[in-house]
Amino acid sequence: MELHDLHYFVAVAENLHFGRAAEQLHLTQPALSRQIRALENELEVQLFYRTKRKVELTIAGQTFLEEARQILRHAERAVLTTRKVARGEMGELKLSFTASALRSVVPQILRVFRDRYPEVRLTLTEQCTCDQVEALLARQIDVGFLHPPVDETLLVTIPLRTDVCAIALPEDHPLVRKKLLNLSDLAHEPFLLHPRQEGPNFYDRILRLCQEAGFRPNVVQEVTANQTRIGLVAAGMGITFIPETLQDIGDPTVIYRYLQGPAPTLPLAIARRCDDTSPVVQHFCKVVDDQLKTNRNYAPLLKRPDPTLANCPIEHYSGNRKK
Amino acid sequence: MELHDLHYFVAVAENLHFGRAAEQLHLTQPALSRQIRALENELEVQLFYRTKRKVELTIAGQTFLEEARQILRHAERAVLTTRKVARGEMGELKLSFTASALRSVVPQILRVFRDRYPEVRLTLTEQCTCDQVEALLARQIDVGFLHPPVDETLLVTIPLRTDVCAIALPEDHPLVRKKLLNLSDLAHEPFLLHPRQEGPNFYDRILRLCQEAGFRPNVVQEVTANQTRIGLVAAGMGITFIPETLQDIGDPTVIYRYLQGPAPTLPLAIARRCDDTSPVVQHFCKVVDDQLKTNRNYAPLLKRPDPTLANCPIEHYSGNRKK
DNA sequence: CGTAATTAATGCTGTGAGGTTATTAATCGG
DNA sequence: CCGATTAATAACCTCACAGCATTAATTACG
Repeated sequence: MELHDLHYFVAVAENLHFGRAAEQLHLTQPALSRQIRALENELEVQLFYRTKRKVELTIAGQTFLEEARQILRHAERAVLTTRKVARGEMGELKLSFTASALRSVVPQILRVFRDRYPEVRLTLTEQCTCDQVEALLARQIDVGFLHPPVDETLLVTIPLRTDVCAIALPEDHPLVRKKLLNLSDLAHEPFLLHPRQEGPNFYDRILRLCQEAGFRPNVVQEVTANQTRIGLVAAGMGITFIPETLQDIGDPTVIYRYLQGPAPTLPLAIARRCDDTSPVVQHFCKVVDDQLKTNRNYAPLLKRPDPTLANCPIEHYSGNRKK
Repeated sequence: MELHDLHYFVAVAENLHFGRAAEQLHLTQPALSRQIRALENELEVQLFYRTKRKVELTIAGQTFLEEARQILRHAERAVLTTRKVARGEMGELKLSFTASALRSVVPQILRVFRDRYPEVRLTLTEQCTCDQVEALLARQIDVGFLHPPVDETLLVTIPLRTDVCAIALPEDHPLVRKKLLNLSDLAHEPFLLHPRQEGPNFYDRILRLCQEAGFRPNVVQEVTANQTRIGLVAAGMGITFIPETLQDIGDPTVIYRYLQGPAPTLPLAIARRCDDTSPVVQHFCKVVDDQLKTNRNYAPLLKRPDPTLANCPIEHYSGNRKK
């Protein structure tokens, strides 16, 4: 049994007339008669009652008609789907982003991508840089918004933008009176930092800058969430660095001051496997690139949660951390 | 694209090795290579990455593999289903029965049939004889349990059994003291009869018997449901005829007395279209025939509702009645 | 009732899709 | 660098299936 047999059968079943069906199929009537006969022999089932003048479907023929139509539809659909997948217009894209990426460029990019490729199913995960690298290598995700540099020959990164960080101070802190701070001003302050294991680049950058300013920072606590760190600053537990983009979240009593001279920066990039041939990933990178060209500074700060993102379930991935 | 192409593709995709796949398919490797290439050309999609040493599925290939498997499974299933339908082991059987048939032979027959042909979906309807004849002709049902004779050349009936009817009397009725009644005893009694339009055979039989006994019965009310008529008898509204099979339903204060001499009888038969070729209907008639031979008197009276029937939705058909 | 029209089945013939065998080319392991 | 492995290519072959001509049966109609 082949698909063309099903086509033939459906044509005869719909016309109940071998001649007209044959015409429809661009075929001669004897050929069609013989094919249908052969099909019946193969199935060991009589599909038609035929007299010399009339053709009728048997009960089994009616059932087979339904099935044949379904199979043919399924086959057509399969071809179209496969073509779309090959063109990257359909499929799946698993991506991760850091908390701060989610607050800056991610929503705008996702909006454009979903608009351009509505049949690509997106799976979104919030993950720190290190976990993203692991997940990329383990093929658990395809693209990551993370903070470079990433030292992995199997991955490539494309830089997007760089955020400068400011110092977050409680409103009653004496340093608030200065407009611009020197890093040495902070020598004796208690520091709240993002955990080193989640972002060693950023952490080490700060340590290096402090060392150059002649002191070793007193890290009283390591806290992941920016919002929580801001809260602790407001509570007077210490000071911290917050990227520009995130200053509008958190506590209104916290005051931000910039550093004179070199400051900790938080570069943002997308990363993917360099051997990844997925057309979906390529399209995604293209969208990112387009956005990069269109909007030099990238999406403006978002003053409130983006409604587009409301529909994207954000899974809080708890994979294995770097030891 | 044909089904054998899908078979070939699945074999290659599962082995990721043209040689082994070809062996599995009882085919030589060059033939397979060319077929897969042709399939890719037809789909306009690359399904495999191949080097001289290695074969890998592309993303599109992975999707197509899933689809191909589904289509092949669907095709196999379709063949099996069609064969079963042709053999009458699968399909649909729409049948109707009168209320009194439901209380006698129907449950036992259905139990045997469902046991023997579990994949035949049964549709059950309670309908009076006239409606069943209409429904049979209109192809709304395939088989009916009804009360013959049926005068329709397009239908055939097979008699099953004949119930004798007894007179139902309220317990305080003077005739209760007689063990056997003569029809003439009832000359001045108020009669409750089953509506003529729903069963003219039975109705006319009673009228004829009364006429022969020298009177014309005083029909005070026509009531369909046997149970309701028994209830009205208990309430002293009149007397009625009830088939033996149904005496155990209804009111315990109602007393039954048989007639001396000819009494109204209620013959039961199955009816079907005489041109009906459905193997399912043939099997059903065979089951009925077997039961008829096994059990001369047919299923014994059922003292309580049959649990088998609990699962069969009984639709109360309200088709057009005979005018 | 006989004849023409309709329509499915049958016999014969030819062709191309798809099979085979032999060979080549590229890659990998030792 | 050589032999083993494996996919692609070339050349040839054959059978499934198409077409054409014809037959057989049924229906419609004068």
